[in-house]
Amino acid sequence: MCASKNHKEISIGDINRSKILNAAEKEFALHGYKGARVQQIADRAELPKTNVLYYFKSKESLYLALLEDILRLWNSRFDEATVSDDPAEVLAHYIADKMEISRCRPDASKMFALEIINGAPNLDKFFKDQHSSWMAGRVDVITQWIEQGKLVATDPHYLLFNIWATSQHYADFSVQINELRGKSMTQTDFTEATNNLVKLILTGCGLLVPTEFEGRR
Amino acid sequence: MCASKNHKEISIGDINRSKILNAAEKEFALHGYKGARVQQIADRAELPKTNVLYYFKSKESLYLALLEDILRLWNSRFDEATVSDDPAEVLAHYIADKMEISRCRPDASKMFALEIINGAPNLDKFFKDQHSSWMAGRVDVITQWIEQGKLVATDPHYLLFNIWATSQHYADFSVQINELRGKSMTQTDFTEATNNLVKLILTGCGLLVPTEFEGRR
DNA sequence: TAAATAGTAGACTAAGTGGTCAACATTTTT
DNA sequence: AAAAATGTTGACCACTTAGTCTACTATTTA
Repeated sequence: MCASKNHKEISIGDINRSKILNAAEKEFALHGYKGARVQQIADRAELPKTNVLYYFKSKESLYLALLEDILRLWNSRFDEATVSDDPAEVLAHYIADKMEISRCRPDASKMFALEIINGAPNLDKFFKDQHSSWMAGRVDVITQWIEQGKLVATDPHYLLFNIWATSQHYADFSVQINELRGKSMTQTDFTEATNNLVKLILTGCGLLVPTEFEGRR
Repeated sequence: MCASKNHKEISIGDINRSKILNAAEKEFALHGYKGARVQQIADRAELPKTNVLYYFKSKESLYLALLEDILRLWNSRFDEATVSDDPAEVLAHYIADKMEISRCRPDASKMFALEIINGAPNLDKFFKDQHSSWMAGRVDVITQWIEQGKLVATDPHYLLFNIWATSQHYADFSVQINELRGKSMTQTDFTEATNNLVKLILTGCGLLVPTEFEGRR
């Protein structure tokens, strides 16, 4: 009956598991599932390879554990939005949430991208149904916004694809972006890029940009 | 002196080389460089593995040959655009070109994406200098358009990133897109998506959509 | 403190891996 | 038709790979 016992005692196992997950995320984000090497993960985690296989019974189970973790990241306030909410507020924050993921968890974004490019062979179970019904719900809300004249008529699918594409691009293509900008993106740059993107998408939907997302230009 | 001799004679070698390149593009687009298997490429090309290594001396040289090929795809009319051109026309056609690549050469787009996500280890030679100076030139033209009041003030970098992100998304994330749409993108769908995207980007730049890209809505 | 549990680590294995080689077959050129 | 060039193929090799096994050490728990 010690359900909520405040045990701060972090075992050495917890630390190692976390070191391995971090190392694996980076490795999988670079090379995808097939290209990733367990030895490389072990090196990055500064543990012998045997140790990695002790905590995670196989490369696959490690990959799946990470993937499950990453999918939880996708949750946002937009999930519970309804017709009565303000589309400008909701969409702006959704875009900002996505940009924040690209800034803080670029490797998670890359791993997800690689999984999709690879044909999403490991996503079928959790993903397909759940995500499809999420999409249906969001499309529905957007459609109703349009019917209420809150939004310019536009295909809700393309709208969401555009949001994902642009925000994830900052994580997935960071190498190209940094190269072409001649410097890497600071937090300030991300704020600017977010405001820029919010403006683009919202303007394209005939919405006014909430003051909180107005740049200083 | 048979410089332009009209030799239609396609040797068996040419056919095989092409079969291998096609097969390899698909394999590399799925698994990236490290994850790709020479045997898999051979199977897909319906040739023994030894044969693949006969035409391309190594996995790496095959990969590089493909990459070089793909980079040529990136060329477009935008490359030669100048301040005196109409930004709406130029940008709309650039977006349409990019969308056309996503439709016709999705595997090329994916291979490029994987190379970037992987840290672009093979792009340094051709790419870095060439691409950076291309970027500088384009940023320059866009900046001048803005100065001439032809365009709303916006960061040219972000503008280009947004165009790339959204258009490439249709190739790189086609699996997700098809899943969520419940059907795969037809040519008509691509035309619609292109018009939609042109409208979004151009509206965001304060430009009028050229009639040729106006949807039928 | 004793026993059980959790963690560490080198040696090893079986199945790939990219790539070579040598012998052969086919096509092209002379 | 002979010679040369081009293409085909199975056997093979050195190396890497994910994963196991066994023996050990450290840490909890009773």
